[in-house]
Amino acid sequence: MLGLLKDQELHGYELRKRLGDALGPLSRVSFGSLYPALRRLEKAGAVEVATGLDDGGIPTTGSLSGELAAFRARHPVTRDARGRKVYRITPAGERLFESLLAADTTDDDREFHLRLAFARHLAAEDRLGLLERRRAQLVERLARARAAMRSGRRLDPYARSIAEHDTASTEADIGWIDRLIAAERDPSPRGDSEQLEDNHS
Amino acid sequence: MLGLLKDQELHGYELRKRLGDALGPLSRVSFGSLYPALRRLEKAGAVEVATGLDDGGIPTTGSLSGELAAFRARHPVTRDARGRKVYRITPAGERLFESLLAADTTDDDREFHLRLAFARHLAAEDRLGLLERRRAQLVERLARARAAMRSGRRLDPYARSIAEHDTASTEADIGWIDRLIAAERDPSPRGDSEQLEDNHS
DNA sequence: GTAGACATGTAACCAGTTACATGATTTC
DNA sequence: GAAATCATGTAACTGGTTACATGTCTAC
Repeated sequence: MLGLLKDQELHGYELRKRLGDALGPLSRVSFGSLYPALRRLEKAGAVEVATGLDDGGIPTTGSLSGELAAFRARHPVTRDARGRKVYRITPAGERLFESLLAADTTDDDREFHLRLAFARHLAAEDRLGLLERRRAQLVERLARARAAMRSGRRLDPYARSIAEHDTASTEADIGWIDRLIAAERDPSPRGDSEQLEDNHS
Repeated sequence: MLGLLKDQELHGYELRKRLGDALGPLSRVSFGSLYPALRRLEKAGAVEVATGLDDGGIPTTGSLSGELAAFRARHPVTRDARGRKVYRITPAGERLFESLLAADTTDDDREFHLRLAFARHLAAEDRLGLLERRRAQLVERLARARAAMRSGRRLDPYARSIAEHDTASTEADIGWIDRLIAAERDPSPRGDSEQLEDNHS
């Protein structure tokens, strides 16, 4: 959520949709977890509601009665024209985001993908650390998968097939990570900035 | 748990270790969820404690006092010699296991792997259904991954790399499922039963 | 004007983890 | 005999989902 708000202000509903895309549509967060989470972040000072009073100076058309204007001064509008609460990340939120992103916990697949998706916000060294940690993790997984294949000689066909597939896909993953690490160490061997241009393929 | 107990009687601690291997060491269940789960299964009649009185006829060496013998008759030993509670699946548990295994919910990656790991216990048609459902799911995922790559032309390099890798690995997964489906439709084109013999490679 | 998507929020429930408490067996 | 591992269990906390409640905007 912080990563998405870092790019632009968003309201909860929209945030949920983008979260679904980012984490894979497998797990889109429910409203019952989304709104409380926003609330917690707000209470923690990591996000704030974009009041609109802060950036636009126009205090409505002046047709308000004095009492209503006073009410609004005490309770600034927290909704946009369509009744949505638009959130924006605060400086404290940015710091929180960075520390969460750079934290080197031994993370699972989901967490790694999430971190990598926001890798552009990481310092080069942290990015490399993330990739190296991931690589080590995959190497270990590969060793286990191979051990399972060897030790479990008389596995049933399905368990055997799973072990084979695990081995192959972990190998592919390691290759991918290796390419990312190589690209990290030797920036732009064609690609990247070039691909941002509109030359096809 | 039911699937593991179907093959052999196990005590909780051992069950947890095997569970860790089966689900991937990423997520080994905690004791706080393991023991209550066993309890629930026992209460539901799906598993029972292997009393030892049922299969071994030897009621200890006879050195028990009458009172202790009477106590044991009322409260049959629920622990093995080393104080472990060994569980065994019941007929009701077998039925429950089969219905859980055959249930065609749209399951996530973890659930699919779990079902496939026990696919030998499924009827041929249910097994095929599981594979077909999985294939459809992966095809949909591939379509989305490709759409993401096309639409998000100016993705940052990391998001782009993730999308590419997702595409490639989903393609590989589909190929794997296709091979499994083919093997299912045309049993033993060399392999399977042969591999159960001890001829190497 | 009404059906369907958009939008926010709460309360009850559920399931899992962490931390704690306890004790037996094995190994050095 | 001390340490590590095996082994079972409970209680408090956590965090998420489901279901509910409510209301607005858009398109037909």
